[in-house]
Amino acid sequence: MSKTIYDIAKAAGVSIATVSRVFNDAETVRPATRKKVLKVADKMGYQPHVYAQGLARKKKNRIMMLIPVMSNYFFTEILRGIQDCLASHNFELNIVNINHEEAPLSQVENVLMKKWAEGYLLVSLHFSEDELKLLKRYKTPISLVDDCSELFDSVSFDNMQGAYLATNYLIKTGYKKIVFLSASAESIPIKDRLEGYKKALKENKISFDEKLIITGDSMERDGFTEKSGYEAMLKILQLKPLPDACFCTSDIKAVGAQKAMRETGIEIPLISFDNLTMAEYIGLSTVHQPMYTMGLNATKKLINRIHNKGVDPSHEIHQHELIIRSSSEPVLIKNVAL
Amino acid sequence: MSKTIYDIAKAAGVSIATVSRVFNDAETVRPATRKKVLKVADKMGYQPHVYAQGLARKKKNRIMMLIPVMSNYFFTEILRGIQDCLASHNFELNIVNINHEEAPLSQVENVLMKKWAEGYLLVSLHFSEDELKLLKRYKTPISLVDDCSELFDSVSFDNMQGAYLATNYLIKTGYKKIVFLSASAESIPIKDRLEGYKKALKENKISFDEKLIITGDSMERDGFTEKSGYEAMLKILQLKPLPDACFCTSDIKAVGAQKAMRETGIEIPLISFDNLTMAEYIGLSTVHQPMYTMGLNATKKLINRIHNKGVDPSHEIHQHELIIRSSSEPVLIKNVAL
DNA sequence: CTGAAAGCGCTTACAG
DNA sequence: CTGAAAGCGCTTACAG
Repeated sequence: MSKTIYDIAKAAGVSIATVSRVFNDAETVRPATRKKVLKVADKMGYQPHVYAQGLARKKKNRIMMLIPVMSNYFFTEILRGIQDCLASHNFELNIVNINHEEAPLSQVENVLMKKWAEGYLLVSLHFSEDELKLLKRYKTPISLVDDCSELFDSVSFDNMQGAYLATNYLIKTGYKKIVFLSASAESIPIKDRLEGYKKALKENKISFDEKLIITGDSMERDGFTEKSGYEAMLKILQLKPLPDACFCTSDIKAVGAQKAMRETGIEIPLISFDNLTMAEYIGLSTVHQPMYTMGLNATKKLINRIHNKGVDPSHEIHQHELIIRSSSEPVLIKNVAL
Repeated sequence: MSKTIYDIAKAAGVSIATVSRVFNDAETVRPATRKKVLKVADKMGYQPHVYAQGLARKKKNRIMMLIPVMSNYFFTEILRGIQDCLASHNFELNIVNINHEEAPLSQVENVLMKKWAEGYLLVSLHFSEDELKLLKRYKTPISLVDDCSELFDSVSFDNMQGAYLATNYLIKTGYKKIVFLSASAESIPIKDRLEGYKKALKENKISFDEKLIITGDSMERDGFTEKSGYEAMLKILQLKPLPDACFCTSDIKAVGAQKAMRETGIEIPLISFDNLTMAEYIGLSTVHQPMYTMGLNATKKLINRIHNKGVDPSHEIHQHELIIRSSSEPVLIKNVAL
């Protein structure tokens, strides 16, 4: 059916080695020979078989991105960063989806085992050190994006710091009773953000109140959904006395939370987390995460490691930036504005 | 380094053919032999090399999804559908990103040429019939998602009908001067939706007015961005006389448009297109697109074709469903509600 | 600058 | 039920 290197070699009157050299433009092939081969190959519509290539040389010029659906909302930005980095190197990208609900670790192991790629980008996959140690056994280059460990190159956020910033801002604005609109308590980012929230309270001598940690009932995607935010805010607005303000653990949850406020007609100032593109348009005060840069830098690290396996893992932790828009304004002002 | 079938064969005291059979559990291997091989393989951490497998058998049990970044907002839903379908079949999925800005056709051709997969899902890639004919030459199973052609299996929406529904609803509600908040005029979905808009006008004996087609200046992602929607609505609200209502060509654009309305304090009823999850939470009246079902059904068709290449292409065109929420309510009522 | 040949790690008729 | 061997389509020392 489809042409092989033998067909081209025969048609061009050279050996298969020469055809191979033309396509890998590695060693020097005489310009005339090269031209002839290229012409024939083009006419016959020849394209090297990637599987055969991968088997014969022992590299595949391919990196793989493993990502849980959960982090979909970051996806584009991270992907843009990765692709911009890859564009200048000779690598192709494959994306594999990790189902967050069923044993993500073994799914990752399954991918690594198959040796599809020369390097792997693990995005928003939060494994314990013990689990990561298991992955280390595959002795393959891995870069962590949105997660951090001593064991691998990583580019992450300081979730704790981000939550601290937001909470502290609310306190400094004058609010005392600040509710923490949470997601799954098992989620690593949630744990870190809760830390930051507590730290801000402590620094400002406000005692921590367990009852101000509120979660929605929906736990799909670890609770990082509009629905879960909506449910949680409904609960919050029934609290007596009403909290002064809300730190909401994601923009997407804030979208749900805002619906709850609109429906009940009760509003409290809110700061959320992520700064999705849309946040600007719905006036969300939020903690910015530089997804694009993270994707870019993690890929750089990965490619470095592919070319130079020996070096120690390096880490990059981005500090968050607080972006204040209308959602955190005092309710009084909001009402006047309307 | 890593174990091959030879290592396992030697350690288990069998031939490589037997090991291969155990892993493909095709022909009957004696249970005792199988058990022995499996035990050894497990202990040695053996995993077949996918490239070698792909080369040796002539199939790869792999399908590939080609998608432009542009359609990011549909991504999760479509992907869910695809994965739910794939789960029951023995196929793996790869995702390849098509850069919408630079010669998408040749990017697709590059992928097809490499014969990475047994079938390809082309999502939201709108090629002309002539271009598709070029793809036909690769003689490989292809399913079109969110696009339609006689040449390939396809699952698409009736964009025309959707726009008609929305526009007609606005007219029946009593609005006459309805603005069409557009995106890139080159975009196929935009062309179809404009058709539907015109059809509704015509049926209701309202003359079409070129000046009511408004586009933002940002043309990134063909203008399907919050920013572009914001810019367009700003222009719309300066129109004299002010239009009665707006048909907005996407939810994400509507997010931007709503910001413009909030900022200027001028509001007009609006219906958009897509029904992203978030639409429910920001009260968007919109035309629902069943992304999940489309992903699922397109994948089914693709797998059918892989197993049975001869059959004629089949097509599925989903009708849209209009979902009415608050954004299309008369402004008077909205103001009262506040 | 170019060719012959071995090898990459598997699968699969063909025998037995 | 199992093995020997050819073949999948390429790359890459090794010669020349």
